Amino acid sequence: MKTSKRPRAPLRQSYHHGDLRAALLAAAARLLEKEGAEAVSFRAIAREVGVSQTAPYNHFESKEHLLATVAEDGFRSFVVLQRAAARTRLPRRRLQALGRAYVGFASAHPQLYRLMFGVGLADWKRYPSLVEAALESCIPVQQALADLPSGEDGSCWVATWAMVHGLASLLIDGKLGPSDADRLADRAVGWYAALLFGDDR
Amino acid sequence: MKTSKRPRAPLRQSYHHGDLRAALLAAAARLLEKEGAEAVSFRAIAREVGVSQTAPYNHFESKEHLLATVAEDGFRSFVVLQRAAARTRLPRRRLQALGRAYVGFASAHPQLYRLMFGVGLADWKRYPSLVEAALESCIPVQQALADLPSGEDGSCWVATWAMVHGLASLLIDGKLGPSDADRLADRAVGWYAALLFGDDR
DNA sequence: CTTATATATTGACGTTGTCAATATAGAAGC
DNA sequence: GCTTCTATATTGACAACGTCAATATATAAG
Repeated sequence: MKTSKRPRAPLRQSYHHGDLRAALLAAAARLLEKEGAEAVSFRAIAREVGVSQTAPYNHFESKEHLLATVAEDGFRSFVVLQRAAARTRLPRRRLQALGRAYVGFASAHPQLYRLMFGVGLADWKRYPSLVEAALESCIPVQQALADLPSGEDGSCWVATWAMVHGLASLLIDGKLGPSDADRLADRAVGWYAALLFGDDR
Repeated sequence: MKTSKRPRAPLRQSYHHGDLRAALLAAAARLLEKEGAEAVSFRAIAREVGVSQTAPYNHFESKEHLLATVAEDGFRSFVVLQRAAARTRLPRRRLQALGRAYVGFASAHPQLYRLMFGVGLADWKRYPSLVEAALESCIPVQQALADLPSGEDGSCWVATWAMVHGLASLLIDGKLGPSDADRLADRAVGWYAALLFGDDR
């Protein structure tokens, strides 16, 4: 019988390779961030781990499925950062902290961010756990906006998300100039936060 | 000689196409918008035009060069729309019109917009005419912001561009819900424009 | 031990971007 | 007219890609 310690574990994860599934995800994430999105091929991932080109098909039905899982893991670590930033006391600083955490995550993991928030996954709606993780990661910002003195409606949330997402995208896509990008971005976030509160500085 | 053989009847009468370069650009733009970015292959473009797979290499040194030219053409038609919107009299309405034209262009040509403002071109700086066209397309918004009563600095321009670009990206990448996307976007732009002017509604 | 099953490999197919060599058409020079 | 030159187009090939089918193997179950 199986060990009662593991409540689930209907699938033994240790076999030829040991834990190929986790190794594939780690290799994919590493390749994605280091070599760029174009270099992430199913075969390259398998090569990196040291298995044959079709071994991953025992764990992921397609390349997109693997990438969707990488993105899902990305959301899970992203939401941790967002929750940490949301613990800031003052509402204004809280929103600033959330924005900085958002842009900071994108700057730290540009390829992963693109995979999560871009069009890397053609039909990401086919992966429910990915959708769930993505929606969950939006909660802190939505909550912070709802806590504002002047309760805003949905358009405020959309505008805020658009502002931060656009800033992150422009930054990591190299559209904002070489050196002063971060400084400018920080000022833009601050300026926007000030706008939200109606006062300046 | 070859008359007896005739291995393969060419799809057109003359050996030389005439204006292959323009035909390739048109086919690429059509394929891009209709079939999606993933379906745009060098060979598919050639197939669409009716030439062999390597014929395009006489006009574009690589697939990326062709796509960069498509993007450049995109900027040239985009800037026309921006200039038209910039002719709006009242500064506030002018900024709104620019924002609507921006988001409208992205909604009308999502794949082209992604190619222009996203990471479709890995090293777009290698194509000077593309860079020039891209920079030129930013002038109307920058001008409109400079004409605001409260002259803002660079961070305001960045924040504005980020807001509009983020909105467009979220829209065309399907992150904003199915139906009410456009309405929400319009309200967000208006809300943002109101913020810029310090008055509401 | 035998069997069953989950996992991994080999080999193949059609696709892609791109290169090298070759063929053709139309213009320039005689 | 003919020849030659050059721009353009074609064929064929190569490695790499995603994915499928058939096969092998190592552990778990009986």
